[in-house]
Amino acid sequence: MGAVDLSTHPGHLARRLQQAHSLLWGAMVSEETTSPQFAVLNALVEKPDIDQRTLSEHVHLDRSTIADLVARLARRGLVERVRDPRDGRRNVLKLTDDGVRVHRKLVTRTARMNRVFLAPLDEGERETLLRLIARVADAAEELRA
Amino acid sequence: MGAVDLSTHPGHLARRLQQAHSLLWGAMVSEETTSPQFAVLNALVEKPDIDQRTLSEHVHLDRSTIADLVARLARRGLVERVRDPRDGRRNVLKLTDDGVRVHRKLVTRTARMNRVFLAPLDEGERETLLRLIARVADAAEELRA
DNA sequence: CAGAAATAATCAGCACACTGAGCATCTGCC
DNA sequence: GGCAGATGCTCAGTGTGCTGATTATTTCTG
Repeated sequence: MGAVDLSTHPGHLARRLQQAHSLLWGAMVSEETTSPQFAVLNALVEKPDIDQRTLSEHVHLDRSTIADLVARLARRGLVERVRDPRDGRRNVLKLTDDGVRVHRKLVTRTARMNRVFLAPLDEGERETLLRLIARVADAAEELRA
Repeated sequence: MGAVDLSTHPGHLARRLQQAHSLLWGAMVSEETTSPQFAVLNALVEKPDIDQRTLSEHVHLDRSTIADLVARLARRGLVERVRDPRDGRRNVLKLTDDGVRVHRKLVTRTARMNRVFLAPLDEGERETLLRLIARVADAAEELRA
């Protein structure tokens, strides 16, 4: 039984894709704010005053991971985390003015970065890639539930 | 400036894809041996007696990451790490019998898992997805060099 | 109203993945 | 032979991401 060709393994390719992306992100978007952090800021622009659990569903991240991540954003003053007076279990989250500013700046840069990242593909291929990944990811996340 | 639709962001999708994959991996392939670890075992089946740097190029992982990862595999007795007597800087890597056994077992299971993972796509779409990811990842890794 | 169940967050522990710094070793040039 | 640069590895530090256990709070039920 010999070795296998990893270039036909979606998991290995997904890891490489993610890795390559985060490297380019560091170079073209921000060294301080990571891509998952941007996802959180973006979710809070869309839906302010949600708790960490709701947030975690929105960005498809674990509750523990969200806690760490939000703590880092709060330390940097981009997010405000307040205990809900009506329900003492929940942390209500909100962007600060700084958080809004950072998000705004990164929106432009991520758009630029995505163009570079997907430059090897033509318009049709880009759409196909995004659609296929989403289908597989959606289905696998379903499996979990 | 409002929020952005993350489902059109390849980085976010890549992370979700990778996440979904590693979850399914834990359920269907192995809880002890992770997907990157399997990639390392597989590379050593193909090319024994290489050093960590060469290995890191093969599986597209950082030198530091490889060091950690190989240390874990060595601790579990799957890999042997010997200082090269001809070049005292290099660690020469080799699978143990246990390592070969584990690799063999996982080859079958990963094949099964990949079928489940890609089940939402038809045969043509599967090929397209893998090919497109590889093109983007290759190009981005080029950019780095 | 009291106890049980459900829910939200936190914490410890592990793996992956990077950067940047440092150390040992080897190679090439003088 | 000796020094400079290149090379391979390790280490410290940080961030992402998970599981499983614990804690606090709320809600449901008898």
